[in-house]
Amino acid sequence: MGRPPCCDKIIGVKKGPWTPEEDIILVSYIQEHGPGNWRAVPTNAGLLRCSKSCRLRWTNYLRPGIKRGNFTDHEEKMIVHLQALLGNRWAAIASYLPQRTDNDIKNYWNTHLKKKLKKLQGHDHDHNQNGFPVSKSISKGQWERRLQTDIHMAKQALCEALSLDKSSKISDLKQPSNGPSPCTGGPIQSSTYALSTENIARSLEKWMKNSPKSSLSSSETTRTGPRPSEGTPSATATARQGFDSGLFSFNSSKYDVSHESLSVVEAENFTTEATLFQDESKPSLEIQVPLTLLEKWLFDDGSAQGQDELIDMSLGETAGLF
DNA sequence: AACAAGTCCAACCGCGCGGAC
DNA sequence: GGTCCGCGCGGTTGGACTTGT
Repeated sequence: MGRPPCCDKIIGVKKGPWTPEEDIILVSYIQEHGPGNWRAVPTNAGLLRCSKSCRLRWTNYLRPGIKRGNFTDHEEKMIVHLQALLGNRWAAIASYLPQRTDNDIKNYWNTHLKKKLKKLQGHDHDHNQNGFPVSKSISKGQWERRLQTDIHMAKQALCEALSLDKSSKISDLKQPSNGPSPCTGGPIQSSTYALSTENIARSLEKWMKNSPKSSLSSSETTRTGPRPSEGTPSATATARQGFDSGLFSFNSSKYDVSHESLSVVEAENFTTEATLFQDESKPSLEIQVPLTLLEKWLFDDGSAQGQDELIDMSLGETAGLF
């Protein structure tokens, strides 16, 4: 049996920006069946998209718990440090910033941080004012660091294979408080379904802005207010109304996605749709677990330690592996 | 106001990995 | 052991938006 054609060769597969309708269909489907088995998602959900596109849309945009908007100084520092440590392994970096997607981090790096570091490199040959290592040293030790990371990951995989008990301890130690396991590399399913509605609302807002005469006709049923350009309540709010009163039984507008994270109390307010996702979720964002050396170092805003120290630390961990 | 250049980001593309058979 | 297949990752692109002239 031959390999089926890649999705991009299948006739009838839609490409380009997702419409709010498609978003809703996808979220509804995943709400019901959970993420995974992406191959079956487009056909089962009735979407004219390839499985890859569905997965990407979900992981990069619709997945609950995604924080959007400007990166904080702290996040920025973490990205720079982690990039120095891990190289362009955005998924690994994203695991330390669970509210950000690898795509977001990658984009932010390429559009902001790369330039910033380059600029700073001109001023300081060793470290910039924030203590960021300069890219010169990044490229120099990149392979070594990558190797260290690989060893580290291999160690974890081995530990898991050898002893469940031990692995859980390692996971507790090594994992960020709410990040995915580096062993599994799975996406973060933290937070709640509520945030998906925020994401769709954003999508709808953008969609309405971009294509006022577009195929929204079918979603007119959910849109109860005038367009944002008409100087009335934002499409986000409008969309929320639709979601709140229709598909989704809770008031998502209560939850401000601009916040660093949702509090436990807020999380408890979510209804069945939310808990559906929480079941498959990693622990709440607010749950704190002991930080590793790396994490402590990363979270230390005043940290201006050099990269060599980080490598030493990493090597130290590696040395104790076997 | 009009145009050009720069910026941003969602989405696409191709590759590699690992499990299933 | 080889092949198929699903999935995840990193790099890249295209188009909308913003800023500068």
